[in-house]
Amino acid sequence: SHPNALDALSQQGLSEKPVRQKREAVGSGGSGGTWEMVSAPAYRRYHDQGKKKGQQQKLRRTKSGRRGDEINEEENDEEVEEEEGGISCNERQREHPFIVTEPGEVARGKKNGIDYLFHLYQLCRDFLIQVQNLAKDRGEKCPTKVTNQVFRYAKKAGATYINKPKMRHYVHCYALHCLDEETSNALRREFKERRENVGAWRQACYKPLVAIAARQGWDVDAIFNANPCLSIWYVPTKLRQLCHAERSAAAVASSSVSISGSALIAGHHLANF
Amino acid sequence: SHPNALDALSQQGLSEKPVRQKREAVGSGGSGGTWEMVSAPAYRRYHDQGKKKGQQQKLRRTKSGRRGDEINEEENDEEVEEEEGGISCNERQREHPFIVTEPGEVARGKKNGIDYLFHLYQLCRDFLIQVQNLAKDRGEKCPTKVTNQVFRYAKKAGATYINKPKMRHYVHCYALHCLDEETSNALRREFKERRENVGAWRQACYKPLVAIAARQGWDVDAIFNANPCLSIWYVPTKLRQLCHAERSAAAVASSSVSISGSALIAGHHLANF
DNA sequence: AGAAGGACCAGTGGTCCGTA
DNA sequence: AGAAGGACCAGTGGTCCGTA
Repeated sequence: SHPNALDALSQQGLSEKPVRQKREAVGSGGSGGTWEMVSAPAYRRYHDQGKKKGQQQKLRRTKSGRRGDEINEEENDEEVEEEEGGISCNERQREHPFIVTEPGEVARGKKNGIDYLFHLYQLCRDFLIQVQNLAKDRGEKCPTKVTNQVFRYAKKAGATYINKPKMRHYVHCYALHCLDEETSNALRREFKERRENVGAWRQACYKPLVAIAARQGWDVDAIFNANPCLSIWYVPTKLRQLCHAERSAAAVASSSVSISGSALIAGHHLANF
Repeated sequence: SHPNALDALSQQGLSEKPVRQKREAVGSGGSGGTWEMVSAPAYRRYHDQGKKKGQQQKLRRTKSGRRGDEINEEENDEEVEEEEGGISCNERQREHPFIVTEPGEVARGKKNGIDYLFHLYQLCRDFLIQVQNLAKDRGEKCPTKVTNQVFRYAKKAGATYINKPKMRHYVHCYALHCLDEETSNALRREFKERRENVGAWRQACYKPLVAIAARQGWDVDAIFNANPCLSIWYVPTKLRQLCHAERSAAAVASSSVSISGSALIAGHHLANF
């Protein structure tokens, strides 16, 4: 009941393998390092099985490639669009929507699970590291966070399923996973059982995070920075705001306690968040 | 021969006092904490001598004030433009140009000295700290560097003599001052004696910095970050490039040494920078 | 209805170049 | 000529909203 934590790389049309990832056994449930060769839908695969074809990294690139100094510069070798299976696809399909899965569970049907979501954050970290190494080699300034540059790099490297709005949208869910995996797992199980949608689960992830922040002096930035997987992500605005609001409420409450002697208000604030 | 290190706050038209600075005895030569009440040209002073007038911080503001949430929000009290001395001035005068002064020396005539220049970096640090405190209070994201926001804040606080192009222009000079004051002082004396202009002195500041970087593994970013006064400034592009170029040259040279056994090439590179 | 992501936008880092 | 700084510009962080 707890196999390798897998999900479909749901790119329907084509599913490139994330390339040149230094695997690390971080994150979701089971044994690390298996996402690349995952149950990819059999439609079509990027054909570098040979593993050494030229650069081992023949990558797809968006034709728009504006500022293409990132990957390798041979802008010419367009090895795109040979029919092979059925469904030809230049028209990029969207990723399958996420559903709330419990740890280790593979999403059925045209869905993606939460382990896969969290895996994407690991991929971004790997891409960031590559961008950092490039920058260091070239003596350029070196990003410490997942910036636009990193997203651009990821896209050029073929990871078209990574994009900024998505990653930013779920950062705090990943944060909970990094900071308190127990709680994160419990929440997933609970919301799966209740058959809640992803949006509801996502919303619910804020509360335990605020509680963690409360315990650690309300400094979300410090909390993020202290965790190597999290430190590369910007603290989401909404999480920051929630922590601020709750801290203020707590301050008011505790001062009214110390003035009036009544603990009721404080209790109210803490309970009703 | 080594009095308090002073310079004219050279705003000809009006010279506001930098306000609410937590003085710290950092930086240039003599006793800290004297810049505010400095030999300000007697033309006109901002009249809050009373020290407690309302907020103790009635500040001039550029009329353009676009996004005015920074200082205090009473956008209305325009206490500008009453004639008093002679030279009325809405037309902002430029700052007097810098000349190369030795440590502790006050610039004569319509000039500013290098101690004053370095003092401006301290002021920026103070403004940054204020902006940071504001951000923390409000639960907003907190800048770690002197950003546009800080320059805007400084301007609104009346420090019209602080501006981004100027501060960025001389960052590496300040860096040398912070990292090796001995060398910095010696360079100033040398260039003063040679009657070089500021531009020449500024150029000359790069070389000893690159030498410092060489000694410390070429990581300029780490060097900046390790110094509390420097860590708030972006590493100047040109300094980064010089370090990179020199590191590459050194690498080539040393490898050619280890291959050919000749130390001449290495000697050449190091000497000719 | 719920969700993925292209694309927009205000404000950034960086510095050029018209100005004094 | 040498220098100060207004103002511009490419690319950023942030996220909305037209799309599927």
